[in-house]
Amino acid sequence: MTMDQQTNLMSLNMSPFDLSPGPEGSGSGGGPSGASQQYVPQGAAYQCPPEQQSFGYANLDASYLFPTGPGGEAGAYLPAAGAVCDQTDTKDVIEELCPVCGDKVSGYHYGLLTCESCKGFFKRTVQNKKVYTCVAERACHIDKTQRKRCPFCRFQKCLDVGMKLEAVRADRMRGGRNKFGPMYKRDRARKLQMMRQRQIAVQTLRGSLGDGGLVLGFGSPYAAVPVKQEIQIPQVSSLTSSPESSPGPALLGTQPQPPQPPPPPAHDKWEAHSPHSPDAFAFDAPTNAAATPSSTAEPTSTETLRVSPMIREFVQTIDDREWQNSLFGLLQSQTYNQCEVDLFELMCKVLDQNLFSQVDWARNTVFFKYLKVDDQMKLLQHSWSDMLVLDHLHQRMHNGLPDETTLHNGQKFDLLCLGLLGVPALADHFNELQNKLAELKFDVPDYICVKFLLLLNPG
DNA sequence: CTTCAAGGCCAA
DNA sequence: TTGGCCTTGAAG
Repeated sequence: MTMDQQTNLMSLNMSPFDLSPGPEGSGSGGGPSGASQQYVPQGAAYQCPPEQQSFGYANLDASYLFPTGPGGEAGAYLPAAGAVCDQTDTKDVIEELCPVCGDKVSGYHYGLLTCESCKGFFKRTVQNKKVYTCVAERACHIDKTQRKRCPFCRFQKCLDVGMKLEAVRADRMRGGRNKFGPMYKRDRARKLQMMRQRQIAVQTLRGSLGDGGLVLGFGSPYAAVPVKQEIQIPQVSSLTSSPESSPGPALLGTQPQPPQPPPPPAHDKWEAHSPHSPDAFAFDAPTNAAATPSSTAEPTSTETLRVSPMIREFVQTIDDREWQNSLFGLLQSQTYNQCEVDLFELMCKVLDQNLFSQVDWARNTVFFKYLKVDDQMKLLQHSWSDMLVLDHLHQRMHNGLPDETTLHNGQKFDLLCLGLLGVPALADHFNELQNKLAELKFDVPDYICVKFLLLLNPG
């Protein structure tokens, strides 16, 4: 990326940050559980005019941004009565891309969100017990334009991503619901919660950057891309859209939580885990770095001896595996079935997600979580960028994160530039800083302490 | 009553 | 055969 691009990035102030109310800005009462449409208008243009790209942030108040309802099912995530809820909340949840062909999702079908065409294809195949053959290597690329070419590979992919044979009824009975209903509901609630947390992150950004400039977020340069596409919820543990995927971090942000038990140690190698191609993201991390696995979440016994219990508690708030999964989950989901993606856009999305995670982390950490929402916002607005850079530095130093990785589609993704928040010119400073920190034996407890200092520093 | 994920229909 | 739209009907 060039500095020009960076300038563009900084100067773009896109409409999602408009304060114009959303289509249901007056609060129709159509909460997330009630306003969904089964069919999106077929003629709907992918690219919305700017004035329609608003997410209706004007509607977000503190209670909406920081829901504190009782835990449990979907209701726990819904705004309290009287809270205004933008319609996009519900609709966006299903406006992802079909995991089979990348077409527009029309709803939950046979276990996960898919498009209408793959739904029909799956149904016909199972109902009619069709047997296909592949004339090639049984590895045909399936996307919206080529999905008709090889039904064998298409059906295989349907199964791979998690479409469920048992959801096709043997008796062909129409209507009603099946056993997957509650699963869909949970998945929807989880995605809503993810979206909400992303909105918090965006709100934070908006506050920190003011109206004049915007670096990342939904209003980033990829606003040229359909806005709904942004709502591709990263699947952390499983890269399919199956609601049966691991519960994900969705619940983490709903309310303050007690310290989590230390997560398992991070991987020795930087790689994403995909059911389709487990090694697709294997990083060529330097072996010396990889040989010192990140034990960030769990200090070694030596460390345990010298760090205070409080710092140990701090260390437990970070989860490098989650950071890694989150990063590569997004890279995977955004490049799956794509011949070539806009790397700049992709970087914006990753940073967007990192910011979201940052807010999520902060809101669940000791001290911070007891602050007033206003104060939380101010602190986050003040510190988010420093913390993102620090996190990246930590990943490089303690987990062997390389400067570059090869994406699923073969493109190279510049992780160093990512760590510099899109300003590659600072690479030298970054490396210099890392060297100095290494000289100082900057370790994981040091990292987490600095992170807390950054977060809690009102100045 | 509304919702929405099943199956069905039929033009392309 | 495909895929967009329609009908159905149990769940809530």
